[in-house]
Amino acid sequence: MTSSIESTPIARVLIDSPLPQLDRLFDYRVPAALRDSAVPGVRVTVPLRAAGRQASGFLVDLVDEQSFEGVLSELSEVVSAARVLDPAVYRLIRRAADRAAGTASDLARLVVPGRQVRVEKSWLAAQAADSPTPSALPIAPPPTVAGYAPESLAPLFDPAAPSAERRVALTGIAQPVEVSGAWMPAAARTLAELAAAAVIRGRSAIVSVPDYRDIEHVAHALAGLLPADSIARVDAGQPTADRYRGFLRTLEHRPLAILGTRTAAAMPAHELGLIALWDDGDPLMAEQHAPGVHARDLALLRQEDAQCALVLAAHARSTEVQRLVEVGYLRAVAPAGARRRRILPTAQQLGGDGPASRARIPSSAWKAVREALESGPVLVQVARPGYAPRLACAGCGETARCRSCRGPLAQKRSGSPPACQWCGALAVDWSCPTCRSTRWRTVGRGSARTADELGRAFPGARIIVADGDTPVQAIESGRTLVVATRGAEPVAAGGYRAVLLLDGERMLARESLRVVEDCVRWWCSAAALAAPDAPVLLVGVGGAVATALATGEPERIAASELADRRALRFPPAVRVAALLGAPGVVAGALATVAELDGVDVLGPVEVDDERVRAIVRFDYARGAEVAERLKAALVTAATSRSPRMPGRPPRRRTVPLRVRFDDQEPFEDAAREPAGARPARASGRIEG
DNA sequence: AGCACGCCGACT
DNA sequence: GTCGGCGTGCTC
Repeated sequence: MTSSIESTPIARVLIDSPLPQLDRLFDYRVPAALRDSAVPGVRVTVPLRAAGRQASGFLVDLVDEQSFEGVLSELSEVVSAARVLDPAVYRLIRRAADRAAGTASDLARLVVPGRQVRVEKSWLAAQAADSPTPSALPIAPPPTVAGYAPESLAPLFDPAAPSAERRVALTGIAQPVEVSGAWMPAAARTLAELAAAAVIRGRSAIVSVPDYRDIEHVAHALAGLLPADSIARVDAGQPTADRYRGFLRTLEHRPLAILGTRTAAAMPAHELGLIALWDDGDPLMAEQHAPGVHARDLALLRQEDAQCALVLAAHARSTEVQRLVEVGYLRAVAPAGARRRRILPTAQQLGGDGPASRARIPSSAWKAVREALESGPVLVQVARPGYAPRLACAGCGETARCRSCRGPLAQKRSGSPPACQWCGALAVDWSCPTCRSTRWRTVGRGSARTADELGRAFPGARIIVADGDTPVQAIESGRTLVVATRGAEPVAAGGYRAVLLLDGERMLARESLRVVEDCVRWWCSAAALAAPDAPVLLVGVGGAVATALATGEPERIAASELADRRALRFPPAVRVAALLGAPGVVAGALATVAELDGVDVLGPVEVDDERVRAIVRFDYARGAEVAERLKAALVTAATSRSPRMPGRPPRRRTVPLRVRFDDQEPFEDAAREPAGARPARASGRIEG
């Protein structure tokens, strides 16, 4: 704040509008009546263009001199005293928006939760009263980070250490642990310990995880390390009021452990000392709202601004993190003792023609499962939920489809009627449109069918199915076979005594740039739920991937994947921006960037009657220029009317231009399933 | 997005 | 002479 007493202060305001042409700061005079309440960070109302037309926004800064040469309007209103747009957060969203040709207000809407008047009032009242003395820290002995060499993590908590030492790619400990009565992946405990270590040193810490289950685990571990008033949860899963309450707490001037999902790295934080991100390769870490800034990029930008420590932790390294390790931006840290989790490829050879064979389990794996079941639960990972993921006509073999929407039919459980995977409609008296047959047969095996077959193969074992439809959080010890879709595996007390990864071949067959990465992540995450020394068996996968998994070196897979992408000039070796819009508009936008060095263009290709898609590829060094030019193209597209035909439509709605940076999707589309097929549900994770 | 400004056709 | 059509451009 630099307002002098004599001069009239000028408020610089970020207007809450998705229009790219309004994505800058607007100057307003502060009327005398608002002199005290108009402070940086507050929500304000301002006139825009015409008197009477009110826009809402955030007061970003107070300055002495206007930068706009013209007559200024006056601030209309200060909405509340809460300074919800923290200066560091504004710097972050400005940079993130610039990097992705997006608008700061789109990001502000994502990062600052909607106002809850009652919550805000009580918080402001509590702030005005003498703030209660924070609980004494620590309540427990100062936490160490278990399982890692102390010297490898010491630089994280030493602000004087070179910044390259303070950014770490951390490999998670691949086994479950018990923390005050609850079993969780060891990584959850590691994140909690890192956060607590920062808070106890007087610095705030942000922990960003993919989903709700991860939040629960880390929260549970944190509860044993820090007093409750040193922990703030900011995930979207909780009720709006709680979420806003948690958000407001991050504005307080005291060190906090801030725990949230993918936008957590954009939360305000007093004296930010550490950002820790779990599993950056999980699709949930990719923001879908415009401008689609990935949690990893948010964390990297925030680290740069705050000069804090950064931990990108995962079991399986993403190619993006691998790239940052290779260029020396991140320092790789693995658990002490270098105990690696080995995932053993198992020959496809099936044992005889018994029940295990029908359940497509090789004889060696069958033996391992049978032995493991004697001492505790066993995990079986499968690719698909339901009983039969696909149905086909018994007569001609054609895929059975929904009568109304043409979606593929599947069977949820044994004996249940076929249902459409798209619209959910039941196909009660189905008949084949090609050969008139009324009989169908199942194709493939989902979790329910695998469970049925395993139940027969292992009589006496309790069978539990865990998938997106029937989520299961935790498994007690006992003779239990857990059949789970990838991503939905529950944590077992004491760890699984064996983990069997089925359907590997099918998972790898998906046509996508990231298949290998995704599969390795799914397998490593499941493997990390095994008890130490329990066998982890991967069925039906060979080659270099299997070899690297067998030696416990999944980073080698990331390195070779990245090398492939370099050769092909695919992300993350380069950055990409996908353009979608009317042919003329896309061509115009491409023309502004095509000439730049280190930039090339794929397409445009037709998407539908009125739109084309093109992909701009560019070196990291060209990012700022490309984003700036594409942003200008967005402004042009938004402000110029479509050339109207002399004919009918009075005001033809123009096809908007869409620009999306660093999105994998266009590369996936290029080689996706048969035309008309919809993308499968992202994962079997629990929603909410 | 809205909304005002501005430059060419039919009206009292 | 003016009213009003909608293309054009701007928003502190």
